[in-house]
Amino acid sequence: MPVSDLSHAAQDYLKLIWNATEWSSTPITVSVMAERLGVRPSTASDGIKKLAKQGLVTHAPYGSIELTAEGREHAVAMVRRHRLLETFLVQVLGYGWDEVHDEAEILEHAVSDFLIARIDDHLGHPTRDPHGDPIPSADGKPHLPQGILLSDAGPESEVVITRISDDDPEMLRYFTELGLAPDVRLTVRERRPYTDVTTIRRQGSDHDADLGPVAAAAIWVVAG
Amino acid sequence: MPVSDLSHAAQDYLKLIWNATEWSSTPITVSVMAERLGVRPSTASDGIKKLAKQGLVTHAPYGSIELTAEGREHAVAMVRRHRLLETFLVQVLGYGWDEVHDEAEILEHAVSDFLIARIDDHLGHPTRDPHGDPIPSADGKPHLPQGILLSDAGPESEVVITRISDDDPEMLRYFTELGLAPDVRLTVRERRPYTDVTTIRRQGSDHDADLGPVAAAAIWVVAG
DNA sequence: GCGGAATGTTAGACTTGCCTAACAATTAAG
DNA sequence: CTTAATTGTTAGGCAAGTCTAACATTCCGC
Ligand SMILES: [Mn+2]
Ligand SMILES: [Mn+2]
Ligand SMILES: [Mn+2]
Ligand SMILES: [Mn+2]
Repeated sequence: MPVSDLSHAAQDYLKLIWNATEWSSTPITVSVMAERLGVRPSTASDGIKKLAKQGLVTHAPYGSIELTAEGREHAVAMVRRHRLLETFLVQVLGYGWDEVHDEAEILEHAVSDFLIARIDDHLGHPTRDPHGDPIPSADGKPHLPQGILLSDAGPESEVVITRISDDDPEMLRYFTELGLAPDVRLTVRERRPYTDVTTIRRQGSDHDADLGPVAAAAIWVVAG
Repeated sequence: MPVSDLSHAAQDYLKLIWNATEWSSTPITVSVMAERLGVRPSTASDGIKKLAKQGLVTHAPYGSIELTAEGREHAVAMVRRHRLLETFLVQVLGYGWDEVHDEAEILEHAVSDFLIARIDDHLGHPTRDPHGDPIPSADGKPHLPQGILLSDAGPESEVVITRISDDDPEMLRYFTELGLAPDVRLTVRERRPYTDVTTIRRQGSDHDADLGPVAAAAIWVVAG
């Protein structure tokens, strides 16, 4: 069964479960899902039960939520759609990287596999979206995200940004002002333990910038 | 209220009513609507009743179906979306003109006004879609379709194709083979009354082609 | 103008996705 | 270890959109 046969809701549920485990190993819970999806916990609980009945997730009452192989396939297909659409909107239609997430969140349910293939061709088979997230390939190949949170990077380390969470458009605009984006190189100058401020300097910049804990936890980096 | 606040169904109903009166003056009926929408007459009847309750159409039981000013506004907005999307898919993503209708039929409900504006900009504010249908402008200005059915054109007349119905992808592929498309100039050679065959010659072509009544009724032309 | 055919409407049911309210289970604090 | 807070589930309801079956109206041929 193709992913497009699932309801919009089911598509979003699966994608969310998958996303939750991409950059973090803490398992997803019903209440977190409800909050992310903007529905009540009872709704999310119900939805998960239905997915379990369809064999797309495993879940016993009060138990953990895990994708089955089939559920994961569909989830990856949705992630691919989402990220290709974001990339297309930025590269072809001149969207800002802070404007694409909500649009893609809707479009991902409406596009055909044919259209996704055309977009992929037109873009030359990109491997990362505007926020640095890896784009799964058409065959659903596992892709290997890497990097650690900037807030976990040691002081005086030289790092390259690999990924910035697209959860909060406001924050993305702030990062634009600071010149922070995927592939930007920076030096972690200092981490003040109690105030939890991370001081960084962008390569080529002549001054430091301070990031609060929320901002520093939205940026992933690799040593570089 | 923006058109995007209406349900998908309401959007399609309004668009269909508007489309039905664009190139023909015979009023739309419940059964025709049901057939075009792929639902049962009872469903269409119900849907129309709901639209009437919202003030988007006027309709008394067993009476005629007419758009109100507000309903027409929404309908035109949907037609604009549909035709801009078709144009975009052909010009930017290399779709064939026979492939765009079904895709646009879905996408039209998912795109934001912002995305439509971007597409319009990117295309340079096109005025006709790939089938020759006029694209309503952003302010919902009435646009003026013109032309008569090729099946109504007199023999030995020189005409230019203005529009080809996109209802049937199969027929569009046939027209592609014959080299028939909007803006193509042709001569009507003969109309055989009983068999209802229209013989045409494309300008620059060295042979005639015969069109059956269905094909000739899918093409609109103006004297040229 | 009548009567049957075609067309349109209503009634009742089902599905999906959402809600609130009440309840159950788990977890965390003391 | 016990209890209180948190988290998750169930029950019951609602709205939208679809269906089938039964019924009403209109149209058309004679
Ligand atoms: Mn979505
Ligand atoms: Mn992204
Ligand atoms: Mn079309
Ligand atoms: Mn549609």
